[in-house]
Amino acid sequence: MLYWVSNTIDNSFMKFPELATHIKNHIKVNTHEIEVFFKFLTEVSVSEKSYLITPNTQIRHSFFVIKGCLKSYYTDNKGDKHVLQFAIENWWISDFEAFYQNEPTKLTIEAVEQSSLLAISKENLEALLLEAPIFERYFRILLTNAFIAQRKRVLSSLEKNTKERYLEFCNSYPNIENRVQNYHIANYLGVSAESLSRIRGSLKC
Amino acid sequence: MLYWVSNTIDNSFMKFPELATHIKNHIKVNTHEIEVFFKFLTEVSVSEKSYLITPNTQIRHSFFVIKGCLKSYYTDNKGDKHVLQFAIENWWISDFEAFYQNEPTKLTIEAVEQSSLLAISKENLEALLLEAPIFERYFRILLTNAFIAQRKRVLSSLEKNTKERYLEFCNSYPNIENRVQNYHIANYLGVSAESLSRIRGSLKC
DNA sequence: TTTCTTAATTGATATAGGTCAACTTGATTC
DNA sequence: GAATCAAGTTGACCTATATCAATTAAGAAA
Repeated sequence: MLYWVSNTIDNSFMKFPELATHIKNHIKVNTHEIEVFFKFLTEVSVSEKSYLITPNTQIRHSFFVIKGCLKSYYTDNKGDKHVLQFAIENWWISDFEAFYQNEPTKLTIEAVEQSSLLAISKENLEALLLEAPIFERYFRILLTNAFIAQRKRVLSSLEKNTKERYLEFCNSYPNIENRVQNYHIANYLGVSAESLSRIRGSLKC
Repeated sequence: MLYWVSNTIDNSFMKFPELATHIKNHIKVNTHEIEVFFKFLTEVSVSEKSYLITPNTQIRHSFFVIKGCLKSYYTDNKGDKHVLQFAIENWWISDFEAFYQNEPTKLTIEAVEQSSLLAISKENLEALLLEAPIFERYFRILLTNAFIAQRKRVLSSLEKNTKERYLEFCNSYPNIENRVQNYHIANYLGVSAESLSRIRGSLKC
């Protein structure tokens, strides 16, 4: 199930200190600016295995994870799934290509656990940036970090073997081995579930 | 050889219409703002096979290519090189991780052809963004595009085989097969030069 | 508890691509 | 021109990982 809680005036940042803290960790803002930000947010709740975004739709939101765990993946025409991102507490997740470039979605975003999120629509993001341009900086910094993380992933896929990449993965998503299933991780690493299972076996010895 | 031309008052945007055009293609700016931008730039010229950036240094610039072709790559401890990016006319190139996060460089940036560039230092970028915050938006848009391009590369490495990735590469860097050497492309795709050679052979038939 | 379902493991075999070595081609220098 | 050097190609063989099938384990439902 997927619940969208409509905007209300009690959509205050006091209710969701996680995002306010996240913002303050990245830029200098005052309380008023944070309030402006929250004006543009919607609260969302999803149960395990339900979808936030499905392919070929026009729903274009970006989501901040208050609690829970999600993954975004691409399903190719053979039906194979390729995980682009996991998101746990304090991560943003979206189909960024669709979100930023007004295209139909290509990804699926699925809740791995029951999750609570804050959503911002593309239109609201644009309105926010007009009203409080300080957040241009916030999103630029997030994007920079995401870009660099992605570079590391590209480099890692060029340089390292599967075992090294698995260990690196476990490091960058702490404790995630216990939250998502094996074959999700295999889909993220680009190997078969069987291969990953053998690698995990070899690590236990 | 590497030449840094020091800042002069004739460092005008009239001299380098390429970058001014690039900026105008992404954001609405007036002539004065463009002039401010150019105040912070330095002209750089490099001959073929010379280095703009080498690993483990503190030189932190970002470069806009006026003319020429360059590549950035990581050299691992086995000495293998892994190409992260090629840059041709109107592309920005840097060791973005070092640039944005004030770390020592990890990459090498090497000119594949004699090249003319405009450089902006990290300090100057910060000064520019203070003086003309409109460019927050410019760099955010560039970063967004680079981020999305990188996602596609990750997805491509998960989904496609080498032949498909080679064809995709040729599409995204038009005509580059004739500008850079085969083994550079192999380093970009993460395959051996021999494998790429066989793939090219199979495509001719 | 038993049954049903999904995920994880293990084994056998196939294949893409790696590695190493030899050879060819093309460009540069003498 | 010959000699030299770097890049590209080709062949033989090897290895990591895919694929397919069978089995086991773990959770959920009855």
